[in-house]
Amino acid sequence: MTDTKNNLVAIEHNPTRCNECSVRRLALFHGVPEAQLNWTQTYRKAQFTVEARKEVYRESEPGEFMFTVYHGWLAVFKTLDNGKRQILRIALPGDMLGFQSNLEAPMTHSVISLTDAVLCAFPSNKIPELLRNDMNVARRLTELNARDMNICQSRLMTIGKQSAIERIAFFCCELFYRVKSIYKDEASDSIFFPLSQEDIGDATGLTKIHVNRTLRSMREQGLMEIHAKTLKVHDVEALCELGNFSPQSIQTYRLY
Amino acid sequence: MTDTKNNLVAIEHNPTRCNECSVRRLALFHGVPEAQLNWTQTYRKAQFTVEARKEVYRESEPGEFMFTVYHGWLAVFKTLDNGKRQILRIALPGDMLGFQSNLEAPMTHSVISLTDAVLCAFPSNKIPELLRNDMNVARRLTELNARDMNICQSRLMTIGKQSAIERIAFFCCELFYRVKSIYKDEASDSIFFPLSQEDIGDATGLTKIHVNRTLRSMREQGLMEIHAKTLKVHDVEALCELGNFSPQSIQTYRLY
DNA sequence: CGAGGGATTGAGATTCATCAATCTATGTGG
DNA sequence: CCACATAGATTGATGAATCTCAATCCCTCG
Repeated sequence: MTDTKNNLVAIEHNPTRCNECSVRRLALFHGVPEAQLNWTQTYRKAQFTVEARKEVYRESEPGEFMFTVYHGWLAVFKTLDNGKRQILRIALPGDMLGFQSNLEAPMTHSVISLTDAVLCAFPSNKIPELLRNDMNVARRLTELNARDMNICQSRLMTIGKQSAIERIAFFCCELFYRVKSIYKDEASDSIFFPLSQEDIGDATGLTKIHVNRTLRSMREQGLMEIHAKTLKVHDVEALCELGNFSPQSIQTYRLY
Repeated sequence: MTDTKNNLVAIEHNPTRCNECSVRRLALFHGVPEAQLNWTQTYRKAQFTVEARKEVYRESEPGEFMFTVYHGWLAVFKTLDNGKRQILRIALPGDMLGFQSNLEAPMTHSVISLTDAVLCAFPSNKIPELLRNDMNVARRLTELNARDMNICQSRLMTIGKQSAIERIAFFCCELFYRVKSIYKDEASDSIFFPLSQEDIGDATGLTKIHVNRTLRSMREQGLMEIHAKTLKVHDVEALCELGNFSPQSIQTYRLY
């Protein structure tokens, strides 16, 4: 099975079962009792692979699926008429894609993969039924959305009121802590970081040229550096301080 | 009953009953069957009045209440260490205040009233119980959040990638359509608009001086004008086009 | 009628965008 | 294994958008 644009390729042989999913604690089925998982899994139509830098879906297309990220990095963005792109968030393992206020309306945003990725796909038209029939999933969806809302509001703050270096500090802190929390790797000062300078600009509301100059300045100040798809943070405290970032803002919490 | 800062004053005499609430179709109890309303209303601790330009609650304080706006305009914002303020959203009748990812953590944002306002208050520590016990309320909360997320993402786009005039156009379109949808007043080209130019700047990531100049330009172009707390839109289509605003983005939709 | 907060305007500084060119790393085909 | 192609990174020069500082004006309200 393949989607129309041939970017999503279904894994036919042994897709990951929900009850042995390594990112379940982060994802939509966190909180679903083990005994229920076989049932909730029936809502998953397929597990797809997608290569790096491919479109997953596009703004204003009808929304066929809601996805959970099983593996990889993706960028969620909107495009203006003049071609400018604003990255709304970076999706990492456990994150949802394709959920929106009106599930029947065209998508309000686009998604591309930043790395090779694996996505679990749930048909959008089955989501209401799933949420009605499993309160744990409905609650978890609300929890994930509340977390994303928190991040989105912080990003509004950073883009609205902070300087270039502060915005980049905030953005890199967010990803640094999110990646560390996913991979439970508290020790290292480096993370894999597949974004180009242009991507960083699209996320922070800056041009790639200005991102380049700002990154150089941050490197020279001994704050952090990005090289060979690796983000190395030399002074985490200073970076958080500069970007006005607080690590607890990226957590999800039990709501009810 | 009065809160510690004396800004919120409880209405002792005949507070509005949920079953006769004129904004219920917009608010948290939309979708709750009539027969249930007396029960859900028990979660409302009080109905408060607050004068214009008073603080309702402040970032980093413990969150005592979640509120529903019954009447009035309020501004939800974050403050940076340097004193800069970013307005995250304007709350209008039917909107929620004080819901966040971690209900037990300190508030992640502040709220002030822009006009005299009336708020229905639900103790934060009772929210989990309310959501567990009434699926309609839990669903509605998710719907309202999904709508707010949609708006927040659009605002991220506008602040990240649009010019001053485009941002102001977007912001005013959003409020223009939201107010019209609340008051079901499709005909008039004017709405009540209590924000100062500084408020508009804090919402759009601009200084009040630049807002002033941009508003003058918009007035001269015959797009819109703000005067005496009134926003008059002369060319709605052009304004939406300029701001990249689509009216359906402010709607809530039944999720499940 | 006076006080005070917002609105308005001007002048100059700063940040960031734009345009243009070069450099570097990586992968590809011969 | 090398020449080449390509995408991203880097740097420079210039200009535009927006900010900052400062002064004045104009409502509104007591």
